[in-house]
Amino acid sequence: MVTDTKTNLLNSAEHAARTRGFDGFSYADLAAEVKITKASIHHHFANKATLAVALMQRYHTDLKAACAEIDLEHATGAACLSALISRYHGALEGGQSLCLCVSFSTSIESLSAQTIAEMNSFRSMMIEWISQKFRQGKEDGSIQHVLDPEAEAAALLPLLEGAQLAARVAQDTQRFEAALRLVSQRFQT
Amino acid sequence: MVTDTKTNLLNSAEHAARTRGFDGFSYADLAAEVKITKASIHHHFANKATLAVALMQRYHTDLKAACAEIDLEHATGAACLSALISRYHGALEGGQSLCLCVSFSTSIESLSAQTIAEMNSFRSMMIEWISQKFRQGKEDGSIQHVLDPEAEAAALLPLLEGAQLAARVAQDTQRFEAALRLVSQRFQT
DNA sequence: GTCTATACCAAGATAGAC
DNA sequence: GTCTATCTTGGTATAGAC
Repeated sequence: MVTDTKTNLLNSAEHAARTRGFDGFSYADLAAEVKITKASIHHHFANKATLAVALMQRYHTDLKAACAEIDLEHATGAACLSALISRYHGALEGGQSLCLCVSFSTSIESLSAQTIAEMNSFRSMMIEWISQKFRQGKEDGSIQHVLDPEAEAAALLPLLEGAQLAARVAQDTQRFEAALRLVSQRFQT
Repeated sequence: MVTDTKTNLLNSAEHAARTRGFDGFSYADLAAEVKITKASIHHHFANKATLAVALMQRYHTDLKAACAEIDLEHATGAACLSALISRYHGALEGGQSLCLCVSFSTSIESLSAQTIAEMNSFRSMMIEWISQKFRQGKEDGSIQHVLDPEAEAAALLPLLEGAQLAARVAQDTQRFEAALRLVSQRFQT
């Protein structure tokens, strides 16, 4: 399958941002990887702010689709949340990479208001989906001790993100697993 | 009290790193704030890598001292952990700032091996202290449902860090509080 | 210990040809 | 849609005077 240049640029930029942060990659990096010149990138993304917005929008769409797919493939609340945890685990790529929203978070001052709005929109979507899964798990009995699904969701998303940071610093994905162990143990398989 | 230039530089750099990330501040920023020239900074810190190491070492020392002070001022495991959570909450500065280790984590590729080693050393120290507090809270009955103090600590530090990211993106410290609510509810006051 | 001056490079971005 | 060429700014870092 042939991928168009714009998609190649988004792929390259997402990988760069997730491994080096928003302030840690440049048009020159993308140009080298996609094999066009810096000037040509500006044809697709007029400036870095535009690129950042496009990255977050695509990321939001991708994750929403991933959650919808998890819904279809798993029967219980616990199974769905386990699948989400697996996805965040996989996104580590062995400790080299972070989820896009985490990698953008420390560079907030370099980002446009629109990008920050997209980040918040993404987080709201995720929190809502996770809340619903805790409600489901409470009802179907697949998650133990669920008192407040909203409080659970407000904790789980930050825990996933923080666990990624822990694994990244230690260059060891077991840190991620260790951070998630407590909540995973409440899932009935 | 008069502060020497080197300390002023460290203070300025720490604030800059915590609000804009390691790749998001420059010697020019510090020079403007401390009111010396860029060239003079190199007298105190030969290069940015040296500065990063000094920042992490001081941060480690500061947090270790803060934990020791918490130990002295609070009787129970729950009270000590509540005090630590308060410190991380306060470090947000209303949603503008992160803890230094979090702000460095996304820029790992720009950091020297020595700086990364200092970050891991800091995290080990914190995990150990938190583990001990969960053990204490289990024994003195101040924390409910503690089965595995090590697993609790492996989760709490990432949760604190992830909760800071959540508050930073939303520009709302209530996200931090919401993320910590579940664990805080297990503390007997 | 701080300064001026400067070297060197990389960044984001633009103009205009093809 | 991609190129060459160029602009402007700002980054880290150094030399050498005071």
